[in-house]
Amino acid sequence: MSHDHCRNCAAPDLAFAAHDHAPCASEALARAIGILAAKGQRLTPVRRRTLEILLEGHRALGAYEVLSRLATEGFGAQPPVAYRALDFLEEHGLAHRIRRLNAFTACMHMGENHTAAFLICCVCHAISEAPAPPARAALDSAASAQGFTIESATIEALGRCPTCQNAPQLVPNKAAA
Amino acid sequence: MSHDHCRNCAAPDLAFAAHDHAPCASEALARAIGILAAKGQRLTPVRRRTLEILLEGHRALGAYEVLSRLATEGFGAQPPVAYRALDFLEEHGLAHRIRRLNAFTACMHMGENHTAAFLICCVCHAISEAPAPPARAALDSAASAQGFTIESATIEALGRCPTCQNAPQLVPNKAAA
DNA sequence: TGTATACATGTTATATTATAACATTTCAAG
DNA sequence: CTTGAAATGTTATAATATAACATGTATACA
Ligand SMILES: [Zn+2]
Ligand SMILES: [Zn+2]
Ligand SMILES: [Zn+2]
Ligand SMILES: [Zn+2]
Repeated sequence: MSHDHCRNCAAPDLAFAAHDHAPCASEALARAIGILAAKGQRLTPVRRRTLEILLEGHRALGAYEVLSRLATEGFGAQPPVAYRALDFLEEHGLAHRIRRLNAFTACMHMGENHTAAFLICCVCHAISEAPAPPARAALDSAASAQGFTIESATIEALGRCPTCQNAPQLVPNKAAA
Repeated sequence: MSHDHCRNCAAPDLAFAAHDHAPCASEALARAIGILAAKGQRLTPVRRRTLEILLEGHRALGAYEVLSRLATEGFGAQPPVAYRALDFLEEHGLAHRIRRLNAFTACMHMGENHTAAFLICCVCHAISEAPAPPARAALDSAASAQGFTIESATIEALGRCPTCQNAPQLVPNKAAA
């Protein structure tokens, strides 16, 4: 199955472009279901709902933000409920942890087994998962020059997305669909 | 003044090679003094001692680890004492925050105004500050393809350093000089 | 179908990391 | 000196994350 059956995915990444995000989310959920089924892993109600919550927008959510959503929907209200679901999603490549934000975001390239590179807008807080292979290759090369073997890489950039280039300054947390 | 008057600095980075680390530390301290003087900033006793503590080895220390060292030496014993000193050092390019570890490490290229890339050994916890420009350039290129402007980048790799390539597995925290 | 087993969820409690707010001291200018 | 800015110290609390254990649920297979 091609990744491109969702027209929104034709562009390299349009997290920063206004678009109908529903297809992004529903396609990602379908892919997640397939990926987990193939691995014999279960997408239980908490896990599924957690993924849906992350898929609501091109942004990152803190574990406690996810937790409070889950809690109001009848799931457990204690931190491990959210952390376990988030850790599971990350472990299976369906979500990523954003270290700069102590937060989590849905993966936009599920099933592609990749190093992720994130562009995080410090004004509107939108997040884009950018093509990481070139940066990862450069990092691998720097590492092997020192005899170092990379097992996992964190690549995150903070800056301004196209629509916030001229924004005056930082703004409190706000969703970006 | 050349960065190479310390023979340890001739190699691109030898955090992972056994070496006499004293010159690394004393040269770095001297450079820090010069850099701050040039900016009219003060290297007060807490700040200086904090930097010296970070310079003791090629590794990262948590804020509370630094704090307990400071406290036993007669400085304040409350978190802001350590965080303020660490934030100051980072702000002036003398230290870096390692996001993967929630920890701090002395900068190995002070005064060079750089994006840093870190190689973090998950076995012995040694940290090397690798040449980041190629990876940073790749990231800049991915960003500009989306109209995104990078203000700061985090590049960190977890893996195995040369001497831990065949180590059986993870090991508790241990200093690496 | 039953039951054993692994997996998943829920809860309590606590650990770890980080900052807000304010009082006090120290420093450098004028 | 005086004075304002910077630095330090303290109390208190916020935000993030995990350990440990009790309970429930879904499979596998006898
Ligand atoms: Zn979208
Ligand atoms: Zn991804
Ligand atoms: Zn050294
Ligand atoms: Zn550096």
